[in-house]
Amino acid sequence: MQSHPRVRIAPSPTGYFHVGTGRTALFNWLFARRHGGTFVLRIEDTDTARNRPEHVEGIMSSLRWLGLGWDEGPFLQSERSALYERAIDVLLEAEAVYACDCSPADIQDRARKRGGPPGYDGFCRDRSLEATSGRMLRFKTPREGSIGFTDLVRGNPTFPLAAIEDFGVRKSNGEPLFILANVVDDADMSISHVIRGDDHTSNTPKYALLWEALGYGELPVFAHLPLINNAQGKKLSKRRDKVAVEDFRDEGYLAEAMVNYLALLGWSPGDDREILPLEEMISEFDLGDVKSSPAIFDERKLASVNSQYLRKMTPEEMVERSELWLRSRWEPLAPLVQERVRTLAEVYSMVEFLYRPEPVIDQTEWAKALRKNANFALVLEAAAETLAGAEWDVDGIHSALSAAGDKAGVANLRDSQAPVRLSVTGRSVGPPLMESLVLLGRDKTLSRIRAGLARVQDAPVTG
RNA sequence: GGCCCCAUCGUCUAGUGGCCUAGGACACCACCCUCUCAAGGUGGAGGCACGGGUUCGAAUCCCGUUGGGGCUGCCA
Repeated sequence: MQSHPRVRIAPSPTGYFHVGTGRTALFNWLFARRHGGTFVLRIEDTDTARNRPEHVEGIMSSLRWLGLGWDEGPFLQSERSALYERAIDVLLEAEAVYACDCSPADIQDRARKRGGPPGYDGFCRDRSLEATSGRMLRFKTPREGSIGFTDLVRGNPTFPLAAIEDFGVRKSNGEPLFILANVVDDADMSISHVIRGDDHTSNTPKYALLWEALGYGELPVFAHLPLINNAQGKKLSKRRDKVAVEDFRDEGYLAEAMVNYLALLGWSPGDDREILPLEEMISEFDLGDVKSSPAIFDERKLASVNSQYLRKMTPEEMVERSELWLRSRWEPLAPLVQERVRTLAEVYSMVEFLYRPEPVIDQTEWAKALRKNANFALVLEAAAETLAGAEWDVDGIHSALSAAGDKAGVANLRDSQAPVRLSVTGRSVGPPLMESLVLLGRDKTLSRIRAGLARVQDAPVTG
């Protein structure tokens, strides 16, 4: 191993920071620290249709929260297109790639007709199409032979080339595809060890092919980390599972506990120690000790680790850390709250809904609102629907609520707000609703609205 | 379908041919401590997926089976 390895974390800005990405970042960071290496942050935002610049800030803040500082970057792939274009020229020149004008539908049709496996069949490989805009570029994968690479955790896998189709390297709109930008950047940034999730193992032969075609010389060393799965054994997904590290932060987990727990997923110091100070992790971390079988994310264990960190604090630290957290929860609402209170004691009732798992419903106000508003349930129903698809900011929620009011036949926004406010905060008064909901989050808002709905249906007020 | 990978208590793991009657942690159960609850202590239940080899000896090595996962996108 060279003396000063260079590693990178290369997330794509998708709107949240996946715990799996966090674990990958941690292992990269640990490896770099252990060996006096350099940890590079690179944002893989080549898909302009999908990525948003503001999400880059989210990635950085999660990384900072975890304490995983980077030495270089962030480098944005969206700002490095010249590099990829140059690489494309090299590939074109060497005739390692060719233009293709097949639509996804064409490819699918042909696959179905020949009854074979899905995927690209090399239709344009020998058509010598000109590489004009509007045509994607594919790599001419050798039809026979095999290709392998060094992998510190999985041994040295070898892949038969025949199973690898002619994969795309550039989109028809001229944007580079992930695999191309990934390889070019790793070479440009002199990455020596590619430490990433196991979901990339199958991409690595393509990586190696491109690397070679571009004449980059010796391949980096790889380390494909076992995936982190949910309780069903499937890869953690945003839809089904809680996967965003910012969610754990918001729920009161400590960064150091999170890091400690994540380190234990796929790695262990080789004995029975589980609560490990960062320094010990750094001095003992070894990619060779990383397991190759996937792990299941167990929040109960995380909570247990967290509680151990909590108990170890001095009372002063405990107060300090709790206050920081308590404060961060309602801070964004502060300007709105201060206009509505006469004493500090009143602050509590204004923000309490943010801290409770479920709101405490003010019975009197609830009954009153129900009596006054014949469309109470209709509003809730409509709101649950429109809010589910709303952009989660003040404007988005505002229009969703208006739309809900229209649907429920309620004339003005104020009347359609009451049922929602009562269901979500339990009270009829409080800080402005949109801002409150933004802070509470979509999931909790929706589940509280549904609970409110159930409440109306269970006990309708008669008079 | 094709290619690749994985397989120790429910979960995270220790184990790299004899130290294994398989160790620890979370969760679970019981008891102790105790003004409640935690914490702590003690004990308990619970695992090498299966079948063949190799070997004096296999959780550990090999093969097969089964099960699971990943990839197979003009996403990353």
